[in-house]
Amino acid sequence: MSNSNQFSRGKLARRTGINSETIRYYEQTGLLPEPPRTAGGHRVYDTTHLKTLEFIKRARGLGFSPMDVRSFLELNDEAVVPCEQAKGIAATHLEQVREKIADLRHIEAILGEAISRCTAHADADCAIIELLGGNSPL
Amino acid sequence: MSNSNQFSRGKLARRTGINSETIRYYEQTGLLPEPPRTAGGHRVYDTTHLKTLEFIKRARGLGFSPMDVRSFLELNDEAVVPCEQAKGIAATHLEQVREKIADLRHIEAILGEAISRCTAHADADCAIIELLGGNSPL
DNA sequence: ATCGCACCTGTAGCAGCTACAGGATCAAGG
DNA sequence: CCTTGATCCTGTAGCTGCTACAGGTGCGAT
Repeated sequence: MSNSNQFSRGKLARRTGINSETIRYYEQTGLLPEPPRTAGGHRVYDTTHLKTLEFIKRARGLGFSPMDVRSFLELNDEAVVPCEQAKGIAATHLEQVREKIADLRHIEAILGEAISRCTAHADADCAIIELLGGNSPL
Repeated sequence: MSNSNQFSRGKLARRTGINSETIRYYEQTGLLPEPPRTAGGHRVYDTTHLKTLEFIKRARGLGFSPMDVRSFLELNDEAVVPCEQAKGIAATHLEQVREKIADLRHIEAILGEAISRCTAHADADCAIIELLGGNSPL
């Protein structure tokens, strides 16, 4: 591995902060293209793989599914970037993110209320247990 | 099953909206106590199980982990309900819910911005692909 | 008694990784 | 050049929280 633009799986892992087993997994599931190998069978990655892996990491970090990520990567490979498709995927995901936020805010409100009741009436039955038991109007 | 307060797994499933296989799974993992059986080996549930299962459902619906749920159930079984412990579990979970909300709001902001840029400059490179490629200040 | 649905068990599958075991290879030091 | 120890290779099993079979019995209604 003389060339500084070529690296082993471990180095790629360290450079990206992605578990080296996960890199193998991404290859297996078609997210990361199969790299060339040394005579002995070791994978040899280059900066292209590095970029792709960072792309995957950012997309996953934003909550895109591996399937979405694959779509993005395919779009990215095309000569003319089809912005419309990318936008569609992102918009759908944004919608789901917003739904999730709404769900969590609802949960937050209920939990917050139950906890504060617990605090307020320390002598009474536990508001949290009552909530879970269905004896609460929350 | 003459007594109307006794029911089969399927009936319990229908009554609670919980998959009948999941009921078996909850028993296996110690969330739901093992019910008595008929001579032929069929499980016979009663209203206690129904209540417990509804308790589990509500707790899971609020995002509590099965481990948390087990703790709650144990607390609930004690003579004096230890409100403090329940409150602790709930507060920890609430904290996590809030963190999750914060994460998602961050994602929401980034996605929203990228999508709107895509819309604004349809001719330029795709803002979403650029974002994922790391060429974006977002 | 019979019929068909519901139940029984154990096991495999899903996502999305992560972590082995057992063996080969690589790179650096002597 | 040769050894050493880290890293790599493969395939497979584990994780969470269910869900879904397959193949075989029991149950309740008729």
